[in-house]
Amino acid sequence: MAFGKGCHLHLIDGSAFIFRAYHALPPLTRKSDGLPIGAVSGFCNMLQRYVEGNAGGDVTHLAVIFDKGSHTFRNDMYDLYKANREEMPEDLRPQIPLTRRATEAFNIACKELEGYEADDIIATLSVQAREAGGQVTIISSDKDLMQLVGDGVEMLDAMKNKRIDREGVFEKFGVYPDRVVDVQALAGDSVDNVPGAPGIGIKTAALLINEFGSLEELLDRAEEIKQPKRRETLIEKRDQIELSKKLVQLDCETPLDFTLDDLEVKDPDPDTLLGFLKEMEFRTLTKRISDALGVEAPVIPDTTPEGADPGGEDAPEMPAIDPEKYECVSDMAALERWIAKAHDRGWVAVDTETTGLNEMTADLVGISLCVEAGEACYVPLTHKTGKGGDDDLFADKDQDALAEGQIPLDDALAALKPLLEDPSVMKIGQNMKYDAKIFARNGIAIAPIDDTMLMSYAMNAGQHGHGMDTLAERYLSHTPIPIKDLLGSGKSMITFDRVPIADAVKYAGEDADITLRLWQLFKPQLHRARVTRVYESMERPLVPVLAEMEMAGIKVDRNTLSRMSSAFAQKMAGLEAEIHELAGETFNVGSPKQLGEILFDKMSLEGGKKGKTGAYATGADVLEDLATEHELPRRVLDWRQLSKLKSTYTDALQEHINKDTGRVHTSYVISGAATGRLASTDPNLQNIPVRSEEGRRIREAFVAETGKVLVSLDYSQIELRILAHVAGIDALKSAFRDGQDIHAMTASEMFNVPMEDMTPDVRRQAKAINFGVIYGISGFGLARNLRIPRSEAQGFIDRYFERFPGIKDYMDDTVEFARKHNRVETLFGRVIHTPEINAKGPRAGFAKRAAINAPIQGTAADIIRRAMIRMPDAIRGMPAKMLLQVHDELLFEVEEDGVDALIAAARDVMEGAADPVVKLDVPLVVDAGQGANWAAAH
DNA sequence: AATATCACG
DNA sequence: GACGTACGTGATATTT
Repeated sequence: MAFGKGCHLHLIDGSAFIFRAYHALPPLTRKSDGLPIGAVSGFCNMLQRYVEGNAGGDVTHLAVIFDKGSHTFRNDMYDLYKANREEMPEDLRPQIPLTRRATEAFNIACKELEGYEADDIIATLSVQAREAGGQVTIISSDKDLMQLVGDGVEMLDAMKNKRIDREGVFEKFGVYPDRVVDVQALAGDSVDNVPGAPGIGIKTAALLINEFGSLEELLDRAEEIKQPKRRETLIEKRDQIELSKKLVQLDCETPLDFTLDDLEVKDPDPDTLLGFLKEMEFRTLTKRISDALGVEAPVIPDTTPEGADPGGEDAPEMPAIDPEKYECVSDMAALERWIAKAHDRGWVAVDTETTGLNEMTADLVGISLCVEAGEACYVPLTHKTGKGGDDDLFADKDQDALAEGQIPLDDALAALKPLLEDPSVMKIGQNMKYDAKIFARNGIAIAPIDDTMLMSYAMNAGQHGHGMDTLAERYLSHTPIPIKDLLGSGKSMITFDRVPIADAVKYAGEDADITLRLWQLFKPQLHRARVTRVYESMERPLVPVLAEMEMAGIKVDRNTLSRMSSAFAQKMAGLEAEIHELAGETFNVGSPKQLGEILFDKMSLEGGKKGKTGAYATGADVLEDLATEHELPRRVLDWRQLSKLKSTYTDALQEHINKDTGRVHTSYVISGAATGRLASTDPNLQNIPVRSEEGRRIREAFVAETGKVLVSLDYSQIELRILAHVAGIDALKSAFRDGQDIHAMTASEMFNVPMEDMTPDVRRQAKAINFGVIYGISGFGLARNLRIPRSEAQGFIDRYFERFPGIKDYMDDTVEFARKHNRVETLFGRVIHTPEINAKGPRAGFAKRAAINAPIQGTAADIIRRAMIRMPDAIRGMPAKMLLQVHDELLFEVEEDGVDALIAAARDVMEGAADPVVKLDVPLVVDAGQGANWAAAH
């Protein structure tokens, strides 16, 4: 039936239904896996009640309209539109797509449009229906929709079952629907952050509009208004008011890809509807709808795991882990069977076995898969015969021959590629970054992925490690086969390709089996721990980004390093001779034990303190103090600096230059630091020297390829900015907003020194205090850092707290929160556990400071993670690569003529990285530098 | 395997 | 009243 006269269109405001359902119901979860479904349940009930209530009525056309995405054309007009809207609750987010599916299951048209609000679609449809001579009922109580009422269009507040017509609108706004937008434009709306005219509410607005007839008339004749305040506001804020009108005016011409005819009411298909309800495990509703449809209700199995522990920890019932049962896949037919199984199931746990731990050099040896707990297989690919090793007396060419019973590598990969890249099959792994890189080097872009290591990290950071052995032990009460049993250790260690296939099957199959079990266990727990969003938006998406950075690597110039190394060696030899001369004997300068004995026993210098091991402390701070008494300590300090630079940097770094790429490829540990920071290993490129002049020169060896430059972008004072925000310190906030020198400003506040008269030394002290605050300040610590008496340091701290009282409150509140919940959180919801917070003794102090620091350091870590995740899209098409992350810095390699564009794009992403989840009260500022090498770029 | 030291943010 | 104290990492060399 074509839509026309006599037709009646009902439009349901989907978001209103969802939010009402969400707030009306307790947080229900699906029994089998803990997925939150309270809102979905309420939504379905409301739909069902609506359908029942209209059975036999005059509704001919029906649709549920949803919002899509958070960015609409209104944000392009006014970026603060809906900016103060609260974040969607963690447990509601995953339910949104389910409400779409519910609507479809009811066989009701389900419509949304990118870039537009549901209200605009409703407006467009209402106008179309009215023009076609039909009637419209909008099921919503949203006042923004009231402008549409009249001429056959009315609203229905489903909750109060109250119809709203022209008179109803007049009651609410004091004007009829055609002037509602004028009133809204003046009154503004704090919920949507529409500014309006300050000081004018609905009452006054209606009065004015009724007097002048329309907003335009009012603004043109604003001079005539008698009240001076009101008159001035209207004249001064004219632009703002006109903008507000544009914001509240619904778009009646949204480009829809369907027509009214597509919205005709249809009966639900019982199988589809009941299938969905069964999947959601809604027992009562399933029964009710089955009765209504006159069909038998499907049975919903009670999936509560038997023997689950009473705390509600749901370990799904699983067969015992038995490595003897895993299958060895040695022909294509068997492999195809496993691939089909994975496709059927929609997920598969994957693990790769390789010849080493370095993803850039290790070769693929085999792949294990697991689809069901207890059912795993191993696909050996490049296992060799014999034991390997150069000094094998019986070594001959057979040593490198492939073992029997393996599918050719290329054939297996070709067969697996479609599965591993299939967007509808979830690939589950433990530390997927490793496997993703191995696959990437074999031409496979594995996606989508889940990672049990990262799930554990999102839920349990600070509690325990997240390696497979730890997790298996802790959550499955199972000790996996140690890799040592297969490879041995030390000198006689073999590589995995030399492991007999039969042994490899057990080990590799077990890894995949354990991974799948952990995944099934963790998945529902993520929701309960309220970290689904942290996991999905700040952990998981980082995997491909880091994989790409690590594979890109950074060019390091070997010659520069070896020249420096020789120079260091020479200087060290000279210093060593002098030290021995001064000591009167030769000894190992690198041995703190021997040095301590020389200094404090032989030379009897003052200040020798023995640690708990009975050895003298000879740290830099100790030697620094001794340096005033004697020449030797200074020499040792110099020697140590050179020794450090030589061994850790100029020498070790050369070993890390990849033979094939000529570049250094670090590896980032995502779950290494409890606060959310990354850790860089093999080699650590996050601690390349920069503070000392000598050390900084190491960075000259990190170079750009010919024709390219290195670009460094770093956040300026990010942790202090976050502190200003979370502790709500107005003085700091406005200083950051005004772009002031924050340490100088702190000094000025504390010591009552005008900014003009600031001395570097006073500023330095204030800087130390600012950092101290971030670390959980103590008089002792500050005293040591500034080398001033403790009492004086304590005085500084007291004055600081007095001057910025919010800081003390923040610290106390944070510790209080940690004591109560055994955890703290970042602004983005990352959870960091603080298990020691209620401990006694010195550990309590540690835990307290860590708890104060964690939300600040963690929030900064979250921000740069978000920037990194958005970066690939932002710089797509540019001749640029992101290479390194150093906590608050990102390093890129860019073709010379693309530098400016890269800096602009990357800076934009970094400075806006908190949006839209967190609205910071302080701006984020990013400084940029560029050059042929890292020293020049920084 | 643990400890001391020192490189970074 | 005494004790021990800045937060977060990783690599290296020495010593156990």
